[in-house]
Amino acid sequence: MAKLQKSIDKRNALIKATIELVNNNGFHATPMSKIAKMANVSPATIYLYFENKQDLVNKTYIDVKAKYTDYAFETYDATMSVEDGFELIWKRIANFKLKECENAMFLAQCDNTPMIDEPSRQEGIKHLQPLLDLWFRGIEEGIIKPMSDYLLYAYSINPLSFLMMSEKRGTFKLDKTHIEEAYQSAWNSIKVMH
Amino acid sequence: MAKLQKSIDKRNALIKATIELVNNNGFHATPMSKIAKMANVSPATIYLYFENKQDLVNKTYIDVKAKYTDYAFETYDATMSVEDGFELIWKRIANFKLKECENAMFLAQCDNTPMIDEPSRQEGIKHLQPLLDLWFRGIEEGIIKPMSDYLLYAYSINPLSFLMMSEKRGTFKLDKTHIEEAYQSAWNSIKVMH
DNA sequence: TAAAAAAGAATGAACATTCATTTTTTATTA
DNA sequence: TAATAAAAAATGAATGTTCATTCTTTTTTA
Repeated sequence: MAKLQKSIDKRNALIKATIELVNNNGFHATPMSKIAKMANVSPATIYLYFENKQDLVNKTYIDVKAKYTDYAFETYDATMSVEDGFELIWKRIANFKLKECENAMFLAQCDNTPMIDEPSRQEGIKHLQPLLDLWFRGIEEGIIKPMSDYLLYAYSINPLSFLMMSEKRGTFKLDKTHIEEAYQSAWNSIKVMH
Repeated sequence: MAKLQKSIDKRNALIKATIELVNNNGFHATPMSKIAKMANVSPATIYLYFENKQDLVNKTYIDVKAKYTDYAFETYDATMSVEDGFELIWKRIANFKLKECENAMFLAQCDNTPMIDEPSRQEGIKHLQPLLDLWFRGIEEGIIKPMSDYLLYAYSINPLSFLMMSEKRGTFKLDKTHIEEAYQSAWNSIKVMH
């Protein structure tokens, strides 16, 4: 167990280093040697934990994606009303983007590149199911517009990535008021109008 | 003139090749030699048109961004009503994402990476002014929610990037009905509710 | 003391960029 | 207009570096 613990620490250090370096320099300017140095490990050691660079970045993606969804659904349970449930999850996600911004930035960077392979992408998407179930319930109850999950996600969740990146670039400050405005926009874009 | 024409053709070919290769393989897996080959040019020739690889990709970004905004505003004039103007611009942008998807994908990929340097990003953002002016007018008239441009963009325009990428991955089909739903969601997220 | 984990140095390939020539264009002269 | 020289553009082949990955040896663990 002590051994295993040590190994997990090392693996975590490697993943953390990957996130930080890829965030700051991009995948193309992140050599294995730098990752090793930042994780206080020999380059050769990386290959005891990961097959190669592609595998390292895929696994990092899956790891972070799991953290993201765990955080999003931690306080949610499926007995909540649709509106309450959505607000809860939405605000957890918003919080994640603000507090865990290293992780959130890494995910944003992965979203639109061929850096991550398709199987890993599929793997990462799985854990979103509770939100899709909530939407389905909302649609059945006539509260949420009967639209594709992709449209619902695009309008109610994805804008947070854009806002977080703008914040990171320093062009925009995402404070409490903005969060509330953003939540209203998100809800208005998917709720049924009366 | 014949000379100049030839040069512009070569430059365009290089930019086109860059877009295509970066879209398919990512910046990290796009060597200059491949760009040269695809543009039917010697690697050395690239350096007659661009300083280095970073410069090539920055210039490509600025080029595509200009095409994007030119397209978006081509049929717009500032005398239109706020609602009509917004719908027109929104639908032009949607159209660009569908028809010029090579260009649109490239921009999406650039959005969240350190691949593009900050000055080039600033340069690319300039041409969005007509939309910001329209929003300002809409806010003054009490039609559009008095929010930051970033929030307005995040909710009404940016979701199109997500939808386009989903379409490209083949997980989602963006047809006429979806476009109309998307437009309603976009408008509902930024308009003042009565 | 045997096995596992880790390390540092070595290897070989890939790549951005430059160099020395060649080809093409333009300008000049007869 | 034809011939030719000067300039510009383009090239393919080097160059030197960077980097992912592996090999051999050492250290740690059981």
